[in-house]
This record gives sequence, C-alpha cells and structure tokens, in this order.
Amino acid sequence: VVRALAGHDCAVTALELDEELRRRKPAVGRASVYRALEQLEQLGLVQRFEATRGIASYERVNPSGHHHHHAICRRCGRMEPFEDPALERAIDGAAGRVEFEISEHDVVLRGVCERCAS
Amino acid sequence: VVRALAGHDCAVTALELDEELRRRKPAVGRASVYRALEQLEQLGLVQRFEATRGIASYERVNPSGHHHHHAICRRCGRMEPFEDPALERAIDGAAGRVEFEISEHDVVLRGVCERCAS
DNA sequence: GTACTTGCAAATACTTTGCAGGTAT
DNA sequence: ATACCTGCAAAGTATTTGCAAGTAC
Repeated sequence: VVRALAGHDCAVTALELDEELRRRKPAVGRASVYRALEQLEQLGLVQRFEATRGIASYERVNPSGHHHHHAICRRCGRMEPFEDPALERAIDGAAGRVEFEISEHDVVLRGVCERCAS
Repeated sequence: VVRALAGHDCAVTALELDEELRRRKPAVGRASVYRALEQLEQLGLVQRFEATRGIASYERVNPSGHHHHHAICRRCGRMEPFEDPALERAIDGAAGRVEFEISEHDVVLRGVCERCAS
C-alpha cells in the first residue's frame, strides 16, 4: 500500500488503490488497503479528506512539511492541486487563535473548472 | 426542514435533523430531510461538509456573506466555529490564482480541544 | 506454539431511490 | 385530472469487522 501511494503525487480514493493493488502479485484485498490507510492516517503519514460526496480520498503527507490543497470541479470532479504560502500563514494564524491544539487542516475550494465552464 | 435548520447556528448532521423532525407534528421522514438538504445545497443556501468520518454535516449559509469555519476535536468530536477575515482574504487570493471558477470553500482545522488535552 | 497479518465475505452505517398514496392546482 | 410532494421500506455504496487460514519468530 505504501508503495502504491508513493506512485501518486496527489490524492487517490481507497477504491482506486484497491483496484490498483488487486492486480498485483501477490494480490491485496480491500480490507488490507483500508486497514493500512487507517494506520498511516493515525501515524500522520497520510491525510484523509472528502473530495467527492461520500468518498474519502487519501494523500501522502510530504515529510518536509510542504503540502498543497485542492480545487475540485463540481461538474466533472477534476481535482487540481495548488500551493499558497499566504494561505498557509493565514491558517496558522487562525489555528493559534482557537482554543484547540491544531495539528492538521483541510482546505478545499469548490467550483467549476475551465473545461466545464465553456 | 428550513425551520429546523434556522434553529441551529452551526452545523448539524442529517440524522440529528431527522431525529428532531421525527417528533414533530406532523412528523417528517428521513427521506424528506435528505431531499430538502440536497435541494438547499444546490441552491447555495446550505453548505455540506464532512465533520466526522463518513458523516455529512449541513450548515445554513448566511445570506450576508458572513461565514465561519470550524475547528474539530479528533478525540471528542466537539466542534468550535471561528471567524477569521485574514483567512478569508487568503482564500479569495488563492481562489483567484486557480484556473477554476471557485464559488465556495471548506476549511476545517483538526486537533485536540482544551478539554481533551488535559 | 504464539502473536500478528491477510483476504474473503458478511455486516454496518449513511445516503439515495422506487413506489404507493396523498395534496394542491 | 395532472403534477408534485411525502414517507416508508428497500436498495445502494463506501467502509469496517469477524473469522479462519497463513506467516514470522
């Protein structure tokens, strides 16, 4: 599972991973994929978020601390990653003002991509 | 459903709404709750996001444009709303730089609340 | 042998949908 | 009468779990 995740730079769903691993030698089952993802998430090596209605996506966390967020098209579901240092600073600021020990954050921008808009 | 949502300032799950409406006269069924929420979401009057694993929460959109985001405790699930103008500005900036027509955004900060930390 | 991991299949939980009956125009 | 809205129960989908078999030490 780790190796399969390493092959993706951006988020994938559990079922995509499952399908990918299912045709491997030796084949890997759905349950193992979910179990591995859960562990990796708790270890902070993978981040989970809901990209499309009811479907969780998983993305590996870059150990350097670098990370991006996603813009998602509500028509075709296409997902485009983006980075924005100013946004990160603003989030860190907000995290500091809240009475929580914040350790991660999800940001998703939703709209229509240029292809679907035309 | 609209009236029930109006009674909540912050996000509620579909099942909370269902339970609340179920003991009303006349009683309202689950299906209608989901159907109403879907329509309201498409009209842009309600925003949907995943607060806890696999459970969608819905929150009414303030017509004034004012809105807040949420910090969520990963231990107890407690949710605290917060506002942050600087964060909004940063998001608008990022939205402008992406090749998408962005119309909404989700931001969730996850961590441990002060009660659970102690 | 003991402890842990695996995959299958069954179970679970949230959400959606088919449908029969009711309401409004 | 027609078109729409309702709730129930059944279906659907993503995810989790029980369990028997396999693997490592």
